[in-house]
Amino acid sequence: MKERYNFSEIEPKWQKKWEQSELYKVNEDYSKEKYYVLEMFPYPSGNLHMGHVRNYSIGDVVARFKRMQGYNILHPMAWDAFGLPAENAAIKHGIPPARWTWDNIKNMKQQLKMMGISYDWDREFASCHPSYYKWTQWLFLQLYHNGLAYKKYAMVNWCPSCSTVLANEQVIDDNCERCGTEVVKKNLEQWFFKITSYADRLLEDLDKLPGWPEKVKIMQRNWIGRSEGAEVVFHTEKGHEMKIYTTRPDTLWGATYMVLAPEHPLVEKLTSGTEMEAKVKEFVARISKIKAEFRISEEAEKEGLFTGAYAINPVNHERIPIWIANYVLMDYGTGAIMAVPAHDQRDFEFAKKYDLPIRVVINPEGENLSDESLDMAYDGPGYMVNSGPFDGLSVQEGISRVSDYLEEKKIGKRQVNYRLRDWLISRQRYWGAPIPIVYCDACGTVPVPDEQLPVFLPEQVEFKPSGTSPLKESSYYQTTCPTCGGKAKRDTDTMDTFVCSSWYFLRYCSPHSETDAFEKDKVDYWMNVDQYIGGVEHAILHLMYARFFTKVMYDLKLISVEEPFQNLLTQGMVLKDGGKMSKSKGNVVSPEEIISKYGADTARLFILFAAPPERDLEWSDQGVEGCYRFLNRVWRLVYSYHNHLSEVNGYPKVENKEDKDLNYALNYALKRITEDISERFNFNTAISAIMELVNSLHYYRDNIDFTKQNLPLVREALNKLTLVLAPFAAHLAEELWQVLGNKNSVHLQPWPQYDPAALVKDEITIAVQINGKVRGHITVPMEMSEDGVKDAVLADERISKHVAGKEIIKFIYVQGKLVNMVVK
RNA sequence: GCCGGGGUGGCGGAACAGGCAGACGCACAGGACUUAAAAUCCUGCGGGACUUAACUCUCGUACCGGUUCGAUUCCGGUCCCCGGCACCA
Repeated sequence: MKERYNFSEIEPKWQKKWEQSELYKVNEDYSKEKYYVLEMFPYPSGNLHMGHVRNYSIGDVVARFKRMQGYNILHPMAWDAFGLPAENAAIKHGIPPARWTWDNIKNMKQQLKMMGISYDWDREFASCHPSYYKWTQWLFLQLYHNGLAYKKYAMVNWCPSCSTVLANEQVIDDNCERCGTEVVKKNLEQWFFKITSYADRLLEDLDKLPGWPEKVKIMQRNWIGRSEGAEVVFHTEKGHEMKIYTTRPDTLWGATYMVLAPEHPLVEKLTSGTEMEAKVKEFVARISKIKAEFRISEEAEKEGLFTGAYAINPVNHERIPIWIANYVLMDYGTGAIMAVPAHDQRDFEFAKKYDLPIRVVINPEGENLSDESLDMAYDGPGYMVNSGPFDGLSVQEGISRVSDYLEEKKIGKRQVNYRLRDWLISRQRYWGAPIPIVYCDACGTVPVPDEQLPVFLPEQVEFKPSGTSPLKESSYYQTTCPTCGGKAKRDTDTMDTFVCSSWYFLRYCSPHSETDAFEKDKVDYWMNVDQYIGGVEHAILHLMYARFFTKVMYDLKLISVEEPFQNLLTQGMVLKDGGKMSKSKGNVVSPEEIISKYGADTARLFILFAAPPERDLEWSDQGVEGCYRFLNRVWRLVYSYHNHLSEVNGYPKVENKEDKDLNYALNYALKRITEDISERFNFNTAISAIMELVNSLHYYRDNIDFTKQNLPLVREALNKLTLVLAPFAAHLAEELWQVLGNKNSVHLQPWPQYDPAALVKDEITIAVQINGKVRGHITVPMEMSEDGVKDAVLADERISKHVAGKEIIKFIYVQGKLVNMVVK
């Protein structure tokens, strides 16, 4: 029977037709306003999961909706194809990473096509292809030439058994993810990107992104961790310079001891040859070993050791002891602090434990704290005391005046510090973009010239771990110097995959360019991304790196935008039985299975209907059934009419009450659907509004004598229903659009407007409250005045009985909505 | 510990600028159709009280308090759940 909703027939049919007619192919069209919708491109792990389905369903609704609103839509898809899983698979199954990756891409692309997303597939690329990573390398060199890429020694995680470096994510409880061996720290020379020199702009420009969730902006702000303070130069008794950083220069007079980080270079200078040397060495060795572990233990006990040395406080020339302690970190500030136990809780705890003096230098308004009776540090506002010439100043004023004083006396200066570190991009890994650098004995570090790019990643290598980098073994390693032609060696590291994903959104603008990473006129047309959609797990790293790259490229005049993503939507996770879907839990629902059982339209509709996009979504098989039933209901509704509509012509006249109600339902739905999609991205409520419209149409069909039905109105309603359904159930809407006798694709139609006149009712129902409790309803003419409403309310027997014998103190009328009478 | 987000029926969720709590869907129950089942259609569906019944009353948006004619919504406090950061000087 033709009238059955046969998704397995219509979905592939339309996918093929759309592809043949190049429906979603786009080019720059300066006559139209552009709109760039982007979903975070996937890692080709092998199979689509529900998180992908959710991500792309959201993006597709936005793309289709905006397309119908007349925008020129860029909606592309590509592959974030370098990365560890390919190498792990290679090691485990003996498949070359390239083949594994390309097979996965093929498979996932086929699954994606089953979903019927409106991608312009002509713009597809993969970051592991030389035509892409050539430009990743080129961008590396751009940073290098502009002083933003540099090399320095850094600690990395090293597995002695696998003889390889591990990413932080591969270290589980201090052990190697693969073999369980305890991981050690190793000092290796690594490439860094100087993201810290963009710290201020990355922070400030967050204010220019009203379309980003506050949550993400806060996470980025915390990650950047800007703090304002002062650097103060102390000297040790023996004359070594000892710089410290503090945010509270106003408490300098309260410093009763100093603390160095155990790794601080001064530690050895101060203690070597003294009686403390052995103890200090033992302490430092122990702390650096514990360091990684103590994150796991809940509260790390503060531990320290006196070095035997003393420093002189430059503001009051006091002689104070220098300690080393686990709670001071080498990589923040200067790796050394002055300790003010009266006004810093950490210093306070430490001072209590080791019986160090505590001196109050800030008093809260109207109070006098005493050194002895303090039971915790006071870090609130107040006034300076025991601080020589600065006594009496407020904290705020003190910070400023003491900073001036430090600068005047040349014993310190104002200083801004960041938590943000430079970005370590070297990976001692095979499956990544090779770092385009050559080391020559004669010329030193030599960047590979642009015309010699790409530096190809060799495919014939032994990728099984053998103690050396796969790239070191091959003929790749030995090369000639681009400058002098002499013997040289390549850098054998590859780049962090986050580098590849920091510029991919630009590549979509001119994906096939062989002469440029991206063509400027095209980027100028399309950028920036109007709507970016992806998981909140990328809130910090990916989004920060992409912003950093964008700013660098802006400064290099390669692009004209300073921020890549205008609006950001962070979608919630897809859960099952209250937990994240995972193989180990055995609660994975495969998109492929759902699509083959119910069709892509049902799968997508459900995932959009079950929860608002930002929130986590609980998977429900029964909920999917419900959406499937709904689409069947729509199908039957259209088929029950379509034979009667072929002869129907003309604009609908709406006269009787039933028609007015249906017309109201139609236009009310159009209004809500439009607002829910465009203003709030609340697809769940948009879909419920569509359901209500379908319910109204069913009611009209089943409760009104067929001969009296207004078929032009029905046709109008069915056409508009199909149009609003198009972004959500793309295939079904297309099929029904044709069934209703329309030409051209439903996806090329303009989005239907609602008619405000249809929403004006003759009569309205008003809730009537007495003392705030609803006691009844009255129906009055739309235009009725407040006095008229009052009369009508009091004339209503059921309401007036509550008022009988009482005095009306107050009469409140909320236009068209509600009446509240206060009676006594 | 700090910073975010959130607690509404059996469940997912609605209530958009303080105005009828529970839209829409799921589940469940009853009914219609059917030889039967499925599908479909109709009705009901927060708790309690009262009534033959329509009705009506009452409690109810984590908890306690406040502002207001009126609070899921605003303010103060408490508890719980989720996410991020975690000795950042």
